[in-house]
Amino acid sequence: MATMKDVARLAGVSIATVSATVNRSAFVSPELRRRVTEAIHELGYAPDGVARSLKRGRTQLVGLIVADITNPFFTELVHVIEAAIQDAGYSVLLCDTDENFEKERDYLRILRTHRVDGVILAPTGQSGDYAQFQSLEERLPLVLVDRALAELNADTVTVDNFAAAFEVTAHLLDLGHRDVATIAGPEHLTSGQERLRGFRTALEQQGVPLRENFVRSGSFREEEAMAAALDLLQGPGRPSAIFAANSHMMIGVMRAISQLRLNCPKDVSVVGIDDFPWANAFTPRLTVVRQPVAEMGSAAVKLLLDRRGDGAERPPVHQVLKPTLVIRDSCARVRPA
Amino acid sequence: MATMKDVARLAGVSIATVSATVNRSAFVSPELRRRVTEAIHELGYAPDGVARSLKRGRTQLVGLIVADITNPFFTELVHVIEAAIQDAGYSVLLCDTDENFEKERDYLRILRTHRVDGVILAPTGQSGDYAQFQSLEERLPLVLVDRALAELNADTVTVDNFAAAFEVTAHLLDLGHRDVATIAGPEHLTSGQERLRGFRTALEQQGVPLRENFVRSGSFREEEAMAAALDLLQGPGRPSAIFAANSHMMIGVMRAISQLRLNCPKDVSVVGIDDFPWANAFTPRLTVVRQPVAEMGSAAVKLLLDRRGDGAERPPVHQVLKPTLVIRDSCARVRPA
DNA sequence: GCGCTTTAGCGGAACGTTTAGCTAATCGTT
DNA sequence: AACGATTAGCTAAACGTTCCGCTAAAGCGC
Repeated sequence: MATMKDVARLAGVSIATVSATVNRSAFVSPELRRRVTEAIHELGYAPDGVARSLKRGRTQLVGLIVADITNPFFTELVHVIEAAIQDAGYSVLLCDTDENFEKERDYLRILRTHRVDGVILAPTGQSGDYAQFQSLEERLPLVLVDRALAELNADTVTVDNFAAAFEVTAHLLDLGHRDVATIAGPEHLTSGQERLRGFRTALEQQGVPLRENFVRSGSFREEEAMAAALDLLQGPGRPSAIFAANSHMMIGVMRAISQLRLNCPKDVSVVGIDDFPWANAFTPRLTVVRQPVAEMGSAAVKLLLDRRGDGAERPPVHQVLKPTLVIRDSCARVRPA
Repeated sequence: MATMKDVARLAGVSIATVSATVNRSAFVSPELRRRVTEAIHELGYAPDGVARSLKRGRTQLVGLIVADITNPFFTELVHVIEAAIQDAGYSVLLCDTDENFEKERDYLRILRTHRVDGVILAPTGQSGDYAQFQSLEERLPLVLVDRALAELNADTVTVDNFAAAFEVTAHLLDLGHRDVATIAGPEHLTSGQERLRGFRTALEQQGVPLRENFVRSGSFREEEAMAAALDLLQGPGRPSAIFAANSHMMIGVMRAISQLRLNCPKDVSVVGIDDFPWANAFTPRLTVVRQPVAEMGSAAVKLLLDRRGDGAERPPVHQVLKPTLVIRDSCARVRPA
């Protein structure tokens, strides 16, 4: 592979002049510029990003760590972030942790070794797990998306999970539902906690009692949610509505309903958090709370890039975006008993 | 950030010894090893991958270029490939081309600049577009997935698209359908061509005539497929079954059906290519041909890694995997007229 | 005690850039 | 004509590793 030295020799100039030509970093006379570009084409020269990174001290690489790219929320997030990063002249090193904290730690180490210029992280670990990263995060611009972590004072971009759960639960109550169950997310994640809190608060505000066995806690995964829904729906006094804390779990609930040959929304209403591209393709079209994924992605990228140069030392910013309720066909009005 | 020099100074050894310790590339006495590892911990030293890459001539980076990560087939593919690459000690540079050939070309240039050790590419361009890459591909291990390109003699991993379309069409015919339509993929992609050919051949073999206006060509995108399905279903002599050439398009068809207040499978049967996680969550559960995504991913990674060192000069391998028909509820038997 | 081999550990030259100096040539001013 | 000011383009020193080849000490047989 041709190097600057080869180009310089062929063009009869010094490598400094080649560098100046390639980077437009200094004036080069038209004549030399012509000879250099000619030589570049002749040799098929392309600058070596590795050497350049070593010298410049930055790699134009950004690490993107997500919990599970198979989750449509993250798929979309990766999609928009990749595009934005690319636009800004960086590239994305993708890391999928499979909701596994060990992996996440390994990835952070690897990203550090690759000397990425920044990291966008959708953390999967618990609060407390991250104490060890505090020193790391001082040097490495870090933006947390989707889930916040108190102990890292990094920039964060989240949605108002409390509001999301509150709104969707209120919708259920408005329709007359009183026997409302939830399949909640993991308690160690702020997103899981907030959604459960929003659910509880909505019920309290309306004075609707909550049977404790109507709160099932899950793992944001489909299988467990399906099992929980099966149990819920076959148990005594089954709920008239179920609130699933994310889209995977919502799918699990729908499968349980289908397996029991029940009808949604006639027999049971279902709501969930996270819209996804197929939510309105089937019957019933699903009522959900949509997170503003595109905004989250561009906000995260903007915050990250903002840490370059001067902005490096500003205090961390915590951006909280508003979700929106999307009413479709998976909830029915309850006729008063 | 601490460097080897700092570690060496603190441990009272040369940087060569630090290197030998870190890489286990030469014998280091227990005493020195202890002092070195101690210094490493004390300073929080982590090797600089950039400098290492420059010296070693390889980056442990693999470029992964997909047409559209939002397509569940590619989502899954990215998921399995990322895991396999990671396992092998490499990292993934993700590139999403949005089915845009210009972008794809840019990405290839960027990946080249980053000196990736190899590229896995799901190409979106037409045959002929890639002539310019022939020189590139000589030096850069390249594996094509999903879609083959005649002019690049790179390794390829594809599924038997002809068989997939043939099988699923035959299934429709077995159920008694005679008015069968297809919404085909782009003709410039081998996957699009082969699927259409399989569809046609199945009809021919059974002597079922095909009305030419029952062949709509699309772009592998949902909106256009929906428009085509709307037109197909509202036109005179509507088909009793529709074959969609990928999952996006299948969704488009389902939305059209839902919008027209028709019932699937009672009014119209639907089949598609590509299974996806939600295909069996709703009513009707969708009958599809499943591509062996996991096998495709691991095959691609294996082929790529195989090009390292000695295998560099072996002739290209073309691996063709078999799809499997997954029968669910979106197809009904047609009662004889 | 002398040569011989063995080997732990070190010095230093790369790898391909960027960039801070520097040189020498050109130019304007007096 | 002599002087400084300006500037196009060059030289060379980094950046942080890896690894070849060397030194010098140790081990060994005689």
